[in-house]
Amino acid sequence: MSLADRRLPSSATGGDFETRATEQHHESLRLWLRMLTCSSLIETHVRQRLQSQFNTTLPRFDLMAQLERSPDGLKMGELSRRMMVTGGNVTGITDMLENEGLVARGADLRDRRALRVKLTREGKRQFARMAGAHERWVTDLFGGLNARAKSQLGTLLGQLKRHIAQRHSER
Amino acid sequence: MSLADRRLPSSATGGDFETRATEQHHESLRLWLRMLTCSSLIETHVRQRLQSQFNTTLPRFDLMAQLERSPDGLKMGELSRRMMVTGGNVTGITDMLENEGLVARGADLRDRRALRVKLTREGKRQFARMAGAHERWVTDLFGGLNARAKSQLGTLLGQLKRHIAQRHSER
DNA sequence: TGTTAATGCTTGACATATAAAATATATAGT
DNA sequence: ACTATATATTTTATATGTCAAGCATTAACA
Repeated sequence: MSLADRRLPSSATGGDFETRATEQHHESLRLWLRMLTCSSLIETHVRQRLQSQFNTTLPRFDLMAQLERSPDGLKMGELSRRMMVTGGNVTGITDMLENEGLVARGADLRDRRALRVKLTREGKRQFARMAGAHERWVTDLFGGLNARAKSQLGTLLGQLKRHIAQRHSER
Repeated sequence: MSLADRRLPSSATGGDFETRATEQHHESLRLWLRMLTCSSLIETHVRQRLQSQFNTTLPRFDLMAQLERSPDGLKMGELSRRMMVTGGNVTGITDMLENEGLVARGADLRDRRALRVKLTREGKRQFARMAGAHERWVTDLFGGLNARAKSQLGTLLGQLKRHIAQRHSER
């Protein structure tokens, strides 16, 4: 969360990154703030429910979600890349999940520097329970868009993502 | 940052009826992940530049941006609401900016419980330098979308935002 | 082979986040 | 006025996040 340029005039309602802007000049900025608001709202919503209903957090859920798709486990670095966070962070989250018995670190046979992290049986059980609820929450939050709108939004975000990824990697 | 459910079958590209039903079912999830990726990329990009070029951070920039628009200052609670973070967090960021002489806490004349935080002269100077650069970064990142695409995206995100805000506030 | 560089992970210092408890002040209802 | 409750902020404990430094291992290559 967190962000951005508030040089745009604000609506007095508060709780919003965005505002009615007047100048054409600021269009990209306005778009960005609007997207950030949406992301933040969804993230907060999901995090609160993970906490209240499953007593867990978004990063833990995220890490487990990555592992769930990889029966052979993932290396720490892979987790880091997929979760888009730094390695040191993954170490900490993995430590906790390991203490709780939800994941396990194992040796990588090919590379003795590396570790493979896997979901334990208990971890799989717990994740399965959470995943269904999570999907319902998200589906509900996107319920304000009809099929066509969702499709359009997907296309536009895809376009944006490609451009940003390229732009970002350039430096 | 952080993320979510990657249970989407890679085989979802298939085209029969049931697969399409599943796709439909997962569409919101996919949309969410794509949006989150975009937000994360932009956020990372901006944060790195704030760090390397201005030796500051996104939350500090964000707080200053809020104040810049409010010459009379803002109460801590207002900052908290606008930045969409908890009060304790605002206390910490304000402490640092205050130590650096960029903002100042003052009494609120009407309510002795409250404080009004303002940008100092030096804070204003520093923010002005950053704001221009920030806008160029964002404009550049959104450069992959033409005017029509940007307008569409803005509309769709606006629709989404309204629905989510309502949904979210319901509980 | 032996040196050098690259890679994978952990650690440590610190900034940013939440939630919940503590403190101080305001406001409403009686 | 008196009490109860609500509001504004800080404090505390804990979880996430970054970056940079360090150790171990692997890969490249003279």
